[in-house]
Amino acid sequence: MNNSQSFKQKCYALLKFIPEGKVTTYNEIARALHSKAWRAVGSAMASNKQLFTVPCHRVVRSDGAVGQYALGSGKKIALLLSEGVEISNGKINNLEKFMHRFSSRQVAS
DNA sequence: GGCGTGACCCCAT
DNA sequence: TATGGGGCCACGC
Repeated sequence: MNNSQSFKQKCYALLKFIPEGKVTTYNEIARALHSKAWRAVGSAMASNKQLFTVPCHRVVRSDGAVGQYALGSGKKIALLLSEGVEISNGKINNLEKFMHRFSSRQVAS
């Protein structure tokens, strides 16, 4: 089993499933892993050095705010706008519209 | 082996 | 509608 992978390692795997123009929330990722470790998810992103391998910029807060980013929140917004995500005042419009939901198969138990 | 930190979330005021 | 406080988990030292 891939249980040998750390929690954050699983988070990176899930991020790769997010298509362009779509976003997800930290809470959604934690829920996909059947855990409440939203905190750990954020820590995992902060520890993520593979910005080009893991689209961590597609992860936003449940409130709709883009949240933080290794290169700065401003850079994160620019990337999302470039992918077609509508953002105003640093917050996503119609979060549910761009919200991406994970499937059971994508969830590594 | 234990404690503090953090790219958070939710509820109450 | 905006702001504050408390709580949760995994990881590093």
